[in-house]
Amino acid sequence: MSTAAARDYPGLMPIRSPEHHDQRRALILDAALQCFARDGFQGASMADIITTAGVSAGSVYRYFPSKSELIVAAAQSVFMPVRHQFAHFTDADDPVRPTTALAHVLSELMASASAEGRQLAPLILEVWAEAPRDTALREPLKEVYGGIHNDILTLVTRWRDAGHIDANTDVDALATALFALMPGLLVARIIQGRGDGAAALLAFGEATGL
Amino acid sequence: MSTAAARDYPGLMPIRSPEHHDQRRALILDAALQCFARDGFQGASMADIITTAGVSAGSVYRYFPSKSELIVAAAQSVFMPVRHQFAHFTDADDPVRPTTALAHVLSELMASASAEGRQLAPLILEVWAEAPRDTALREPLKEVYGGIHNDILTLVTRWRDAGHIDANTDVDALATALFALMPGLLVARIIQGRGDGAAALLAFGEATGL
Amino acid sequence: MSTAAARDYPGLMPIRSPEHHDQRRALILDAALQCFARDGFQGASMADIITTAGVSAGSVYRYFPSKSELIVAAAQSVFMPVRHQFAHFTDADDPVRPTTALAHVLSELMASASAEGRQLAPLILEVWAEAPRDTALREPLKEVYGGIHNDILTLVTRWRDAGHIDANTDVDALATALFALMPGLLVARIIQGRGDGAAALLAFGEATGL
Amino acid sequence: MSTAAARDYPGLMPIRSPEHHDQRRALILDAALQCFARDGFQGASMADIITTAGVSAGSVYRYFPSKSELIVAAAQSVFMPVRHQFAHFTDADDPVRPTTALAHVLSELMASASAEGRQLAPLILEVWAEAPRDTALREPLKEVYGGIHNDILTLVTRWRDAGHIDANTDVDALATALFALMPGLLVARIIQGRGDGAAALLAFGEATGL
DNA sequence: GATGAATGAGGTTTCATTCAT
DNA sequence: GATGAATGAAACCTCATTCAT
Repeated sequence: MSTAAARDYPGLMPIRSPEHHDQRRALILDAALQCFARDGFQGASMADIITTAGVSAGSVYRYFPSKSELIVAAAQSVFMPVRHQFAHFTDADDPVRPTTALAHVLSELMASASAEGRQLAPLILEVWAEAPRDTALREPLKEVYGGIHNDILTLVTRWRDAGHIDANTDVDALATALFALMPGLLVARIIQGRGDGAAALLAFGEATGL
Repeated sequence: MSTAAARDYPGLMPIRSPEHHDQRRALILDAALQCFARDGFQGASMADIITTAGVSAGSVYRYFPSKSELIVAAAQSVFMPVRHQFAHFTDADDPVRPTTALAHVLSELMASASAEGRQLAPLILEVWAEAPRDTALREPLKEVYGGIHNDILTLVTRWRDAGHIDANTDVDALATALFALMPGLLVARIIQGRGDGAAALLAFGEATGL
Repeated sequence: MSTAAARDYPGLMPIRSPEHHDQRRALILDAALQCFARDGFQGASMADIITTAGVSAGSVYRYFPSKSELIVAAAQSVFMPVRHQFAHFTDADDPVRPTTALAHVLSELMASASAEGRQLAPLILEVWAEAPRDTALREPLKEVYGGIHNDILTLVTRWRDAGHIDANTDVDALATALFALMPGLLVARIIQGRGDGAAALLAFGEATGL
Repeated sequence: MSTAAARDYPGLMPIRSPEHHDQRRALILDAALQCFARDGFQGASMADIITTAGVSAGSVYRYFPSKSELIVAAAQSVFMPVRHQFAHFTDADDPVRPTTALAHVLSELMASASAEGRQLAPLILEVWAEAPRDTALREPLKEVYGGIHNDILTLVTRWRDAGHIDANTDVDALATALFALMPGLLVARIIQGRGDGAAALLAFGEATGL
């Protein structure tokens, strides 16, 4: 079989090159992301993914030894980028209004999840649902979320130190709550169709001084 | 067959009474809740549920015509009670500090999800993940969440009218953000093991005046 | 439950009387005939029959010890009457034109199979299909068909003795062929929708002198 | 697994060749024919067929997407060949005695149905019984039977035009009756064990001039 | 006699995975 | 490296039958 998806990767490069390997892996992972987002980790069958990728069953298993590992790879490609979105704000030295930072990150994430006609946002819900059952998902996810919490904590601490909020504030609890806004607004968007979480974040920042 | 689970419902009730019917349905639904919470909607097999309930396959299908409908019933029994938790606060006339109300509701939910040795909290993650694919889940969920949003909006409006926050505040955005805290804190607890969301809520209320 | 079907048999008579027993049995058998004709012996479920009859599962099993016996009873009620249709012609002493007799019988059968809005004709196809596998069906059916063959043989012999056909004719082969016309025309009617087998029979008699 | 049945098809053929595909399909269809003939379309389980064919469940579903389609394929392989048997006689220009043609066709069909130790004749009874419920069976069957009717009509018309029967004969009714003889004689053979339908046909031809 | 809740074996079909080509 | 035919365990669900009420 030779589908449109496969033809997008025309094999112009030697079949043994690392580039070819990476391209093929990306092709399969991309197909998996689409299928998982549409049907869930359990609901998507390997056959779906194989067909979507336009490759053979054997190929998929050459790049990913099992469905579980494909799930892990797909999940990581969803939640790993989130962390990098915060680097921009914590690397800078100027204190940034935390809600503004969160609003930017949220917008970026929403945009990239909907890029190229794909609807990957529901995938994060899949990841949350699967994580409690799957250590290979839970541990890296926990680590990433721990890192994000620290990033937000840094933002809040700087904001406090800059004098925008009371010096006695429990910054850790505040970071926890601010972090919680992001999954919460994602749920609101996906389940309720409540449009722009970023707008709510900004209004919220106005009202609370955060 | 007569398993331990079945013996917990000793059949003291005539087999034709409505009470017997309700008991049996509850027995099966309870088994389903446990299995779904542990293995996910797709991951739990009907055989698991049947064994856990200690009944026959035929019995399950007498009370629930398909796995889909069992999923819907299980999901509803998870998210329907949430709504009622807010009644206590919106029925009262005195203005209540919104974060306090949320903290109470969150505590209640966490407690009831962990009652009797069961760990049902992850089920809500399943519901979120499944809802985008399943209209029978999405529609009632959306309605319940819409109702909760209104409840929170009522709390926030009263709080504003009582003069605790600025009169020009965008209360709808505030309600959206406050609502978002609850799913977010649930995720933080389940994924990160971050203990008490209620504590963060209260600290957050202190810091923001909400 | 109390369906329309059940209400047609209002139980005005004592519940232990033989009439009550026969009525109840007939009610169930009638429901079975409809279900079998529509869905086949294997395709119709006992639940279908129970619902159609408007009685309980236990009742059906009081009157028919198993589905097999219900099938046998239904089959017999289909093919037993055929035999009696021939009595009219073989009892009479005058020679009858065989094709005329067959046409009359065929018309009667078609009419009774379609009486009261029921379409029972396909049931005979079920009986043929099931007979090779079910001795309880095959033996009585074989006997009835043997009897009919003899009836037709009698008709043909009288017709020959009356001088309408050649004296040296192989009457047994002729009887076999004439008998064959009836299942054949039934098949033509049910499968091809070819209307009136009786008309073809009469035209055929005209052409062949039979 | 490697059963006797599987070893009869020794896989000398590359596993990817069209011949291999056809062989495998034929192996499965052949097993299905045996099981359906023995137990009926509903009575034969997929497990029976799988075991008889000596393949895995998955293999059957690679070649036939469902039991229904396997039934259709089995049915067609039973009634499609009948049509071709008539070509020999209608292609020739010489008028043929219709009963002789029918006798030849009947003999051929009986012989091929009993070839290689298989008893497939009862399958046609299954097809008749199933056709009223299954459009995928009824429509092609109706078409084939319509074609056969036309073939017989051609034979009869030629026979009339050759002066062997009266010029005013209703040839369509005659064709209907002659066609009916074939299903009828098949029923007589299967149900009553009445041996050679061909002999009855020939004697019948002698007696009637057809 | 009548009821219908309960049973559990067995039905059809899917699916992750392997391995000869 | 790539392919896709084959596997068989396990999934969901049905159904004839029983028996306490």
